[in-house]
Amino acid sequence: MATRLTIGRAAEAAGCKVQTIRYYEQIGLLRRPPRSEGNQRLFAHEDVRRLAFIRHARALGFPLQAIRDLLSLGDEPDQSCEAVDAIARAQLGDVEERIEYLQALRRELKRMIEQCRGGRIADCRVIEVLSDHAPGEMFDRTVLRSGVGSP
Amino acid sequence: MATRLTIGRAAEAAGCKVQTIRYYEQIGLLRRPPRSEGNQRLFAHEDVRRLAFIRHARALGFPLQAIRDLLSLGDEPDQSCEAVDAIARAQLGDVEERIEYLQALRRELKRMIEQCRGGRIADCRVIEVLSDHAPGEMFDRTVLRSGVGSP
DNA sequence: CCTTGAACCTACAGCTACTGTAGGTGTTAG
DNA sequence: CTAACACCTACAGTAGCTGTAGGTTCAAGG
Repeated sequence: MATRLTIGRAAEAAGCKVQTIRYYEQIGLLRRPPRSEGNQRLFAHEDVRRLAFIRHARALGFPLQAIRDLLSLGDEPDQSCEAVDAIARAQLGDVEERIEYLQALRRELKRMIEQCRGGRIADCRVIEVLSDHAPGEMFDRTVLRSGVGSP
Repeated sequence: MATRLTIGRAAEAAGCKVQTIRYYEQIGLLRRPPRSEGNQRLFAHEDVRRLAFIRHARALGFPLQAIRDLLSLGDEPDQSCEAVDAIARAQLGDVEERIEYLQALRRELKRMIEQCRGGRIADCRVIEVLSDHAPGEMFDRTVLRSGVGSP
């Protein structure tokens, strides 16, 4: 028993890169696993589950800080799950805000593109709009910070 | 004539931070403006227009490389605006992809949150879903790279 | 003329969440 | 035994800025 995986296997199991695991360890999101005699990390099943949790949460767009909070809440199974819900709702709110922001961008971009009927750059509406059109308040906010994904 | 603005005024006029202007200069997006005797940058109206162009394009989510391309295209007013259009359409495509991705996230998050009916963390669906649910292929792609906005 | 405070200067560190590289060591199959 | 591959550390780089430290310059008031 007590099958332990090297970092490559763990990465495969959790669907992430080897370096990502080392990174999570470095920032304290994963514990430092025991090492083999030759100094190689050996991950227990529990570590891999934690890693998978992190990856799933990341895939849903949760920032690492939120995941940190979720993980520590997960360690207190008898507490109310109110705080967990709050984090998830915050994430949902964030996603919805980004969607609205991007939809506004899409409208603007479409309008701009549709107005361009080809021809010379001097007459191009795209360039013109970018040169002259003051973007509305809408675009001044920092709604869309960053995304998610594993390149 | 030839009113020239200090960096603070230019930033105000273009709606960005002073450091942002210096950054754009550093990466070669803005020319290095002439300096006063006391070594302070003096921006011409033309520089401010270029800066505003950049800010508008950023507000629409164009990455700096695309803006670089747009700017150099803008310097050739007799060329066809096909390339300009292509950049704008690429940006639109990118925005649309992000929207779809975020809408998928939203569905997942909503589902997860709705299933949670309060109670103890041990029974929390949110934690459970994150622990056990393997995210579909959909979330493995790098669709949403980064956003836009001026914090 | 002198001072004060704001605005400017350079250079560099920091943010998110990784990813990639260099240069070296461990492990395993043939 | 050796080749190939996985692993190790440490650090640099990505995008697009933002913030800080430590020092000048400038304009206005006394």
